[in-house]
Amino acid sequence: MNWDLSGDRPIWLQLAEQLRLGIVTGEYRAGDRLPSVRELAAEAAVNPNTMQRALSELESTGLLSTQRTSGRFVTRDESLIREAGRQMAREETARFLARMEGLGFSRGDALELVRREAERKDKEDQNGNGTE
Amino acid sequence: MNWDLSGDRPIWLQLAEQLRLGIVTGEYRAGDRLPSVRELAAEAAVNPNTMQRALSELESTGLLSTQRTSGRFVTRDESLIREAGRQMAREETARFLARMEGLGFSRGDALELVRREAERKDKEDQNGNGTE
Amino acid sequence: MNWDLSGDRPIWLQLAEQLRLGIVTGEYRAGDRLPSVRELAAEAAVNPNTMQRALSELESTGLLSTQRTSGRFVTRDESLIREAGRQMAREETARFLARMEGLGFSRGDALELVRREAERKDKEDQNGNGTE
Amino acid sequence: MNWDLSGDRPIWLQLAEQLRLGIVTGEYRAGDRLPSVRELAAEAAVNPNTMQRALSELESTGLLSTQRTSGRFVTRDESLIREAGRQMAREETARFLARMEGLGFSRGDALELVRREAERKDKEDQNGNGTE
DNA sequence: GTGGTCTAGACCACC
DNA sequence: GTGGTCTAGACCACA
Repeated sequence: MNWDLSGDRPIWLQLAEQLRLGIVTGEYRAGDRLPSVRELAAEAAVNPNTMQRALSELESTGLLSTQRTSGRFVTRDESLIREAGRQMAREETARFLARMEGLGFSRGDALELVRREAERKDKEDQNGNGTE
Repeated sequence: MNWDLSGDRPIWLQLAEQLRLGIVTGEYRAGDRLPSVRELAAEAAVNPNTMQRALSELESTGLLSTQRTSGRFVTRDESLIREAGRQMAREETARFLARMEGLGFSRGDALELVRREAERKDKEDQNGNGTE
Repeated sequence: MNWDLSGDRPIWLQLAEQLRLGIVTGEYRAGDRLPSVRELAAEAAVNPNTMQRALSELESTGLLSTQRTSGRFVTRDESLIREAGRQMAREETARFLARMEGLGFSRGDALELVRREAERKDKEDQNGNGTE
Repeated sequence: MNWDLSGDRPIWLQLAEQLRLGIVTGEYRAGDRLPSVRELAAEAAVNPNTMQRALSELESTGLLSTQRTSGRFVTRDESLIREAGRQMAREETARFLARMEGLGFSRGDALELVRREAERKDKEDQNGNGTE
């Protein structure tokens, strides 16, 4: 995991999000055992308690489950993971629209920009590799 | 300004972006005088040299100009500011598409999600107050 | 509140239950402001963090809500409180049946015992005050 | 034995109850020799005098008897043990009704809840395994 | 003053 | 070793 923490929101929340991302993107796969709290905490350079809070958050959503003595595991319920992905996508989209609004672009403008950018990229993909 | 710095990219770049955002959103308006380097640096809790580099960056794009004795000013060329806004919007859009791709959504999926979310918000605005 | 803590289950859980009981029984009424975390913690002779965890638990169920600077409040949604009461009653009942089973009484036996005890009490209530 | 002591009632009383429970549930069987006072006291982490008082209490009811030189024994009179069980069940029932009353449920309500919960459990037993 | 967050460090039960 | 809990003490934002 690439732990990127900014000081503007609770660390445990950011950790929870990044773990969730890790699960959704398949870095941690359904049924996988996660590293121990202490390991994850060391990785992210935070206090184990803080990491534990993040993990508890994910447990409360069912994405993780814990086996007292052997560690924490990613849920085997792949539909739950997919739903989490959809949820993150919706959040990402809302955030995008909000930022565009902050830049003075209406939702219609934003939609149009996405359309154009998507088309541009599609074209880029057709011809070899457009930028490199 | 709310200076939010993360450790994963050069600080001066992040500062430059946030200043640019401040100009585009009108927090600093065309023709305004900016606070001194020292002030800005103190605000953002960074070294004045770092802030200096960020400001130089913006000068090189023409958004800022220095007047030897009286400080730095936002350009009076509003079309330049608008163009900067469009540029940021394009970047934001590209970043959005990239993140959605990371979540496993194609550009078409992303476009569809934006359309839906925009519609949802539009509806929300029609009825009472969306936040309640 | 009469804080009664036993060492056999997490303290925060017991605190949460007793707070919940306080709300359900009307000791803390709908819309009331709770004492501060620190006060409650002192009352119950536990660490403020532990009390906070208990309160967070109740917040997650909607029974409490928090107003950043002015304290925590019992929900105004009385139906939510009533539902919590029903839930506690169901739990209490299940626990009762389990204990009776532990004593070697079937669920039918238990039901019969409750019927008899209820009748006995009803009678007691009719004649002045049966025991005193 | 799992000694669970709460600070709200005399310790010796709680010990006596739990010993009585042990006898009624068959953990200590008719005719069995009990561990020594010192052992029991150590197990429960209480002062031997306190444990002594609890044992005396049970002796006064006839459930235990002391044999000067060889220790304390559970009575061989199984009907006495059964009667103790019935007595505990009655107490448990009264306590249950009192708690339900505290939650705002009449004795009739409580009876109905027990009936429903018992039915629910019966059904659960018919189908697969209730705990899943 | 309020709640919220974070850290450091300890102890526990489980296997 | 694992996760879970608890404490003590600090700092922050908000008003």
